[in-house]
Amino acid sequence: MAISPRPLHETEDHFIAEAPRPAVTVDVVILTMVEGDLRVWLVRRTHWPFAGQWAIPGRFIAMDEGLEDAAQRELQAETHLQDIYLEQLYTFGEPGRDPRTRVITVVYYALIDAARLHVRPAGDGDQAAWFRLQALPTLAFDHEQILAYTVGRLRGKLEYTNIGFQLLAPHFTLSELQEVYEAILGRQLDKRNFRRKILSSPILVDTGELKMEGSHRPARLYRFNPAAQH
Amino acid sequence: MAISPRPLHETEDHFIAEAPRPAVTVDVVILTMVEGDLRVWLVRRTHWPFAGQWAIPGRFIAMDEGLEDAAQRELQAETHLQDIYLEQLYTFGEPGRDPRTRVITVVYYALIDAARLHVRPAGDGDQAAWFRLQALPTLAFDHEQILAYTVGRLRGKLEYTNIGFQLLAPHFTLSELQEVYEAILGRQLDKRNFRRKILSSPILVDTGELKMEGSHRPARLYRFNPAAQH
DNA sequence: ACAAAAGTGTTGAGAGTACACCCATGC
DNA sequence: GCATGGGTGTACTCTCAACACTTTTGT
Repeated sequence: MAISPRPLHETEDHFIAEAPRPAVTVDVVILTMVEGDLRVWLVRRTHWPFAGQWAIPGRFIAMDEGLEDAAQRELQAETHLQDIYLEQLYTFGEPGRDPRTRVITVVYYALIDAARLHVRPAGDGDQAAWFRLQALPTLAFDHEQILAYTVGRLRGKLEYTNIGFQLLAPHFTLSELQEVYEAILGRQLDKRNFRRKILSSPILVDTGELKMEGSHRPARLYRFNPAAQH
Repeated sequence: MAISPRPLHETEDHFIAEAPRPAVTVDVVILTMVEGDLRVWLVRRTHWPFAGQWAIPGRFIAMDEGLEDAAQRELQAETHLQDIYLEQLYTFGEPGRDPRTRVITVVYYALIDAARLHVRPAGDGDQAAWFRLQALPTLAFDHEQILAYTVGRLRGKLEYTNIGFQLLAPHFTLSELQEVYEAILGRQLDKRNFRRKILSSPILVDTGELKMEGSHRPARLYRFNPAAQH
C-alpha cells in the first residue's frame, strides 16, 4: 500500500506499516417469512472451530472490497437473488470470539420475500437450511447473540419504517402483511385496527386483483406504494 | 495465533493465515451541548494524509482489545472523564477512504455533560477543540459523512429513549433540557407542551433546589430518575 | 349447509398541538 | 418599575385499543 515518504506520526506509522491486524469478516443474517414464522438461513460449518455446527453465512473481506459490496456478494452467493433489502446491523469484535485469531465481523441483515426462494425443510445432510428463529439449533461463535440483536433491530425499525414489506412478494394480502408484523413484534394484532392503520396511510395500493386460494372468500391483493416515505 | 492441526477449509485457512488484512480503527464522535448548540470534539491532524485538517479522534485497535474497550480508551484519552455514555454508531470501510492503506473504522459516539469540561473557544494553535455542528471546518477522510450520520442517529434515539439527559449536568432545569431537544431535533418546541410531556412521565425527579442565576425568576432543578425505562 | 378466511364500525381514553399571560427575581 | 427567563391551562384533533358479526368462496 502507498506509504508516504514524509515523516509519519510514530503511532499511526506503526499501525499502518507494522502492527498485526485483526481479520475482518462480513456476515449476513438472511431472513424470510414462511408460514407465519421468521426464518433465518444458516450454513453448517465443516471445519474447526465449531465443525458441524450451524452459523450465519459470512466471508472474509478482500483488501479492495467495500463492506456492503462484500455483504452483497455473500448474499448473492447464498441466494442467487438480486435487489434484496440489505442493511448494516452492528459490528462484533470481542477478542476471543473466534479461537483461531482475532476476527472482527461487520454484520448485515437481508430481508427476502419467500416466494423468490424454493424453501424446503432442513434435512440431515444439508449444508445450509432455513431455521425458525423460535427453534434455532446450537450456533457457532457468538451467532446466537447476533440473531437476538437482529430481531431487536427489526422490531425497532418496523415501528417507524416500511421495512415489513421487504419480506413479502410484490403483491400481497393484508393478512399476509399482518402476519409479518405479528411475527416480528411477537404478539397478536387486532385485525380491524391493523387494517385501518395501514389503509389510512398512503403506503399501500390496491391492485384490484384477488387472491383466489382455498375454500374461502378471496382476499384483495395490494402492493407497496414506492412513492410513500420510509 | 492457534492454527488447528485439523484440515481447514481452503478459503478460510487462507484468510486466517495468509491473506492481507485491513487496518481497523475505532473513532469516537464526542458530543456536548454548549450555549444551546451541539458541539463536537475534533483533533487536528499533524501528518499526511489531511495534515492540518480536523478529524474525529480515533485510534488503531490492538489485537487483544475489544472494540468498545478501544473506544472507551480513546474517549478517556481525549476527555479524562469516566462514566460517559458511549454507543456504537456504524462501521465505515470503503476502500480508498484512507490513502495509506485499507482502513475500516468502527465509529462510536459519546455524549458528555459540558459542565464536566472546561470548554473554551478554538484558538489558532490548538491541537483539539470543540466545534459547533452547524459550523464545521473542513474535515479529514469521510468524517463529514460520519458526523451527519451521527446527528441522524441521535435524532432517532431522542424520540424513543432518554438519551437527551446524557448531555446535561446531574441537576438541570427544564429549559436546559428543552434546549437539548431543540438542538438535536433542529426545531423549536412549545414550552408548555414540552413541560407537560416530560413531567407527565416518571423520568424526572424534582430536587427541590432552585437555580439562582441571572436577574429573573429562579428555575427548579430536576434530576434524571434512574428507575425510569430506556 | 358448513368450514374457512376476508372484511367491516363504533366508542372511549390518551397523546399531541396550538395558543397567551402572570410570576419571581436582580438591577 | 422594568427586563429577563420561569412557570402555567384549555380546547381541539388525532391516534390507539378494545370489541363481534357478516361476507364470500370451495366443497
